Amino acid sequence: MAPLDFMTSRSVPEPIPRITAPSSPCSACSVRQLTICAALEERELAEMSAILTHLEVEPGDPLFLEGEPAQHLFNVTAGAIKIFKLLADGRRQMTGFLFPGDFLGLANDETYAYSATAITRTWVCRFPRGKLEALLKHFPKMEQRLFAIASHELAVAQEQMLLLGRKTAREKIASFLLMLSGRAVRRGQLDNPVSVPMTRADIGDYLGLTTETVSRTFTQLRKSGIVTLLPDGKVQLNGRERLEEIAEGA
Amino acid sequence: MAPLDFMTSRSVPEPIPRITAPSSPCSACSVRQLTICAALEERELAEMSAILTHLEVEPGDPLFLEGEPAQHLFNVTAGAIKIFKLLADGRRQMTGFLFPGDFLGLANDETYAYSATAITRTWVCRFPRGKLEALLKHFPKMEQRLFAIASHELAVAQEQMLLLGRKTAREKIASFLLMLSGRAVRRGQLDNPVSVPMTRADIGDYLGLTTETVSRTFTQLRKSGIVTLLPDGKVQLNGRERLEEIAEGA
DNA sequence: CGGGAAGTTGAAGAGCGTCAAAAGTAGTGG
DNA sequence: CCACTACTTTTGACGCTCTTCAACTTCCCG
Repeated sequence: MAPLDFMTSRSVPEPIPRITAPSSPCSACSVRQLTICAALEERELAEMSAILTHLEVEPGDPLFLEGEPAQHLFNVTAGAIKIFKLLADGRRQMTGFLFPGDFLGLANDETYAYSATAITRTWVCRFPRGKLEALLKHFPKMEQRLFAIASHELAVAQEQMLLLGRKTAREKIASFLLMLSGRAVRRGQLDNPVSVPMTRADIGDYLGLTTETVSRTFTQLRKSGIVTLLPDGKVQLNGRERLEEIAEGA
Repeated sequence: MAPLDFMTSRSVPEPIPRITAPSSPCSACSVRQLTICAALEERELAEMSAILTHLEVEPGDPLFLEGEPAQHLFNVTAGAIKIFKLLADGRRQMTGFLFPGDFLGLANDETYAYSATAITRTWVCRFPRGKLEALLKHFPKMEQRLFAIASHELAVAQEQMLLLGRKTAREKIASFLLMLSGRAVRRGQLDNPVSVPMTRADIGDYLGLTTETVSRTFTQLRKSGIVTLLPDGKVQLNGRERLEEIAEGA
């Protein structure tokens, strides 16, 4: 299967076709191996698919907002989602970008601690929290997988703290591009050129910078020949090593 | 039991006395309710105590370093630990301060993703990774507790990203003091004045600031009457509401 | 006491933010 | 098909917050 591009708002992807055949629609899910369903068997997949709803979300539409009762959990199957927190005066911090296979909606508390909205047209599986928790009790493998995901997210979050607290604008952009590239590979897409479906403003809110600084830094990297800005929000990395050196502050 | 101060390097706490009596030493653990052992019964506590080692760590000594094989997990019983990541040129980002009841050592990978060293004299329980994982298989409650802890850490990390990416120095310090105060309460200590056992340099590395800016900002808050700097690394909060307003960017 | 680390304060400068304007791009409807 | 609008991106000029570098003070612990 040719790697589709689920990341740009220009080339909108078709929803992943779901076979309503023998076992369960989840059997045909192209991102299953990436997410919490990876460890499940046919019978278990059927139980999962019994409690989920497929949703299509338009660019800009919210999946949920910070402070709302946390009633659902989600799995992204196609598209791109941004999650963020706000300060009283509207300052925004993106805490993550989510792509096919990514999982979201965890909450300690009974309410979401952050907001989630679609960047491009996006498809998700939605699980009622209570029902998923009930299933988890019977599927210890899935619980372990969820824990592994949370652990991984924690490591990613710590890396992001290093970036936000200690890296320069140039280092932040370099790290960001390498992150996108690495995640594209894990989804079976091309590592280069990398798709950058979000706006400069979104990138700024993710890296703790302004739109203008993001733009200037891209220009600077382009003029140094380190990246080439392609149409359709794609960026070609000219020498991954150079970017890695910049990203690590070498 | 009088709330001891486990947080300053000046007044070093005694290790929590452990009763080597009937059931297990863990029965007498004063931080048990705060950590992964909270959900365990007597029999299970005994199994836990069979695989753990008590360690005393001197100020500045490492528990483990970034990149080392992740062989152990830890529970802080007394003292204070800092965890951090480094860039190639020595820039440092604290990703957390850990106090009694806190748990550390999770790793995706086979190696630690961050370093951990003691701030004050500290006591920890150390669990061999493999043995703890084996126990987890039999104690689903503890696994759930671990997942809850990881989820909570994730929420804290997102809050910290908001701080690092979008808050001013003044807002960062205000948030930091409130965070320390809130955590002291959860450990059964006084919320005010709050103990600040770490150096200005450590605080700076946690908040993405320099030592000098931390110092200047404390001075500024003191001159505004918002805090009073007491001896022994204690800070009195004069009006929590004012600090909260500052912290939220109001 | 005395020496070394930690903390404070000052002056100068850099990096990034703010404000403003122009250029590029996408979507809409006549 | 093209004009019209709204949004995004880029670029410039300027300013401010925080950093850097340095000196001095305070606080410990031997």
